[in-house]
Amino acid sequence: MTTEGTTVKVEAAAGARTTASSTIARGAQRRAAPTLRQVAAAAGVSRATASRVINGGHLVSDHAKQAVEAAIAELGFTPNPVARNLATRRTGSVALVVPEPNARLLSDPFFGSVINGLSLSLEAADLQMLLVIARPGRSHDRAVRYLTTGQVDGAVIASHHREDRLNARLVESGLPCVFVGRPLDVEDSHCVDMDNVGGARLATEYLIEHGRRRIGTVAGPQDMPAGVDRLTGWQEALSAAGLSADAVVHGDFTVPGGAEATRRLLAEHPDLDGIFVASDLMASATLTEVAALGRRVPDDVAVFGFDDLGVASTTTPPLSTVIHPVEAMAARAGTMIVEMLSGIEHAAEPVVFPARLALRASA
Amino acid sequence: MTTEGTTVKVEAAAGARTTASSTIARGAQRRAAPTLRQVAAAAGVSRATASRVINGGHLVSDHAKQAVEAAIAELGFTPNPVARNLATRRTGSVALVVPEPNARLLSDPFFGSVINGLSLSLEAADLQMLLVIARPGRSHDRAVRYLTTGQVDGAVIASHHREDRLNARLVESGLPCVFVGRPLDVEDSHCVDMDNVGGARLATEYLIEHGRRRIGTVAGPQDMPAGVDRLTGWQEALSAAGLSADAVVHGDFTVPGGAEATRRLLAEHPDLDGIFVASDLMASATLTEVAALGRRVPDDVAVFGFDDLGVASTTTPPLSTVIHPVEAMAARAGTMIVEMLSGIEHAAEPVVFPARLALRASA
DNA sequence: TTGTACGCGTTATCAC
DNA sequence: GTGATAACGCGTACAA
Repeated sequence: MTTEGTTVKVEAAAGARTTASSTIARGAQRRAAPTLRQVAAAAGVSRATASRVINGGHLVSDHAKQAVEAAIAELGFTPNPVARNLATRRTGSVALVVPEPNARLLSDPFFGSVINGLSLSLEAADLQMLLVIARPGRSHDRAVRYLTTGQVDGAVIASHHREDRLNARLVESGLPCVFVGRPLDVEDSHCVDMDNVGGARLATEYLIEHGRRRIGTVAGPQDMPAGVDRLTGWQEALSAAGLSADAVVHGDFTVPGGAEATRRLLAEHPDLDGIFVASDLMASATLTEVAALGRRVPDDVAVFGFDDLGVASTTTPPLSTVIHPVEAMAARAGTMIVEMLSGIEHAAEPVVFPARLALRASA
Repeated sequence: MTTEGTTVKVEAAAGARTTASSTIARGAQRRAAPTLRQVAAAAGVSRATASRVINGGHLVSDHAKQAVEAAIAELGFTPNPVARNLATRRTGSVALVVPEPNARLLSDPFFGSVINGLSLSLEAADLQMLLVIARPGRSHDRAVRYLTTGQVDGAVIASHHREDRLNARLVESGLPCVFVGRPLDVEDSHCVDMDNVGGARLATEYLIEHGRRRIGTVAGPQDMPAGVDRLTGWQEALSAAGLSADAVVHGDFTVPGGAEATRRLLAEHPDLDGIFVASDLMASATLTEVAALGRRVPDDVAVFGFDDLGVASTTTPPLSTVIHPVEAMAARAGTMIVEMLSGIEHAAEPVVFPARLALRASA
């Protein structure tokens, strides 16, 4: 064990510092930003006082306050967030983590809504939103390192499947985390979700009430909670009505996947008069496939979608669908993380948004 | 002017530090991460030596090196990036700035490709990509502050229109910036673009060579360089062929906008036998509108799009289009910023990718 | 109300 | 090779 010894440190006034050798030739000439020390010197006060003025201005005389503010304006001073972060351990930024092979980012309206909703509540709290994409592999590890080493105050995770323990690793690190959509691999997580089971049940019940008797489903991937829950709701409604729930195929929540799944479903069960599709993206493909078989929607086959994030209203015919209030959910996730950062204790139990239907022409 | 005086500072060894009062009750209990000092103490060396081991391990004896590495492993030490950032003025992260009303993020494949391309080259340089969305307003200012205060090493900006001086402000701050697509409001910027004029000319020439004589265009917004250039190319080709270039309408690069623009175009110029559309998103709407009028593509009207970012191959009929090599461009922008960060001097002149056609069934 | 002194965790520059 | 120590720029007990 080594004791490093004793050092004598002299704090010099700003003007006295010899910064002669600071001709660093690295890229663009960014002239050194003014520091708090320079502000203090210019205002004729100590750094502590200058600092107080910046952080609220309490406990400071009007005289000193004005002197400091003048100096700040004159020098064009901006606090260095990195130094401030080191001292306070807060960054003023929150990450939106999207653990997806990023091809999906472009095609799925889900993420757009998450971004919209989250920025809403983060902006209100004056927090910077940082979108971090974590694909499996190196990108994944670097993202975890970035997120768990104090570069952000918290994270909102728009995850769906178990991503080689990304979710768990983030939570275990102690980083304040909120999930949009219930994660599969984290136990007591703070999350905001919608009632997927209830939504699917509602949609299926609607089909039943309107005379459909042979109702199939294009379900989602069963490694995603939404996929599981929406299938469950469909089954519950059918069994409650004493109808058979044997017409099931699985898609992957994409348009081509939905098309392929729908073809399988209709080939195996040509007698269907109603289809509940677990996402609008897939349902839009279902509409196309049904039409390609010369059958009419909704007259011959009623189609019910899920999500209502934009596509549903642009299909022909427009899709009846279950509303997935993603933007509101993300906004709630935002306020939730803001509260957590404010030290408000939060029970780690899901916030669940109720399901509602948007009725259009397809069912 | 105040001299702050003289302070005497004693550096104690790691073990001797009294951290008794560090029971901060803020949110989740994140146990303090081990510091370099603890590693050094555990390894029986100075911080300087421990630091050397971490940063390359040069100029260190094997003995010391192994001791430090053992200590690191045992304590689970991870360097604090914030402290490192403060000392080195480098963060290891690069921002992808998207100055858009974020509704577009979800519908435009352009951004997905930018993300893909950029992460490619940033990952290769082990840099963390941070997506920053800067909408006009408060979000805008906060983003500028975030980007210009040392929280990122550089920025790649996927901008299109003049965004109340966002581009200029970033460049003026001295932050290394690379633009994907030539910016309108910055003079000598580092940017990577494609030959939009040439692409539009190529497409129009193709239509002419294949017998079209009345060729209109659905142009893009004229406050965007791509919109301007693609219109120019169309005009150039027509005037070179001695054909009239009077059938022009303007869309906004979205599907509904393209539909509306196409309707106007066809209403004003019912005699068109060819249409050059400045983006595939709009062109897909053009296909629909032409079909709605009972005219056949390409027999009655040939349609040529621009971008080839996914939609073109899924329309009916598939679109002939100009290839916009966005992913390659973004990758190049990435290597460019990496080089700038490495201190390699870069002439601030545009890198321009040549235009190529993707021929399908619509023309 | 103000200033002093110390701490945040690293890197970098020196002497040895 | 190695260790002491001065930055990096700021927040904040504590004492006055």
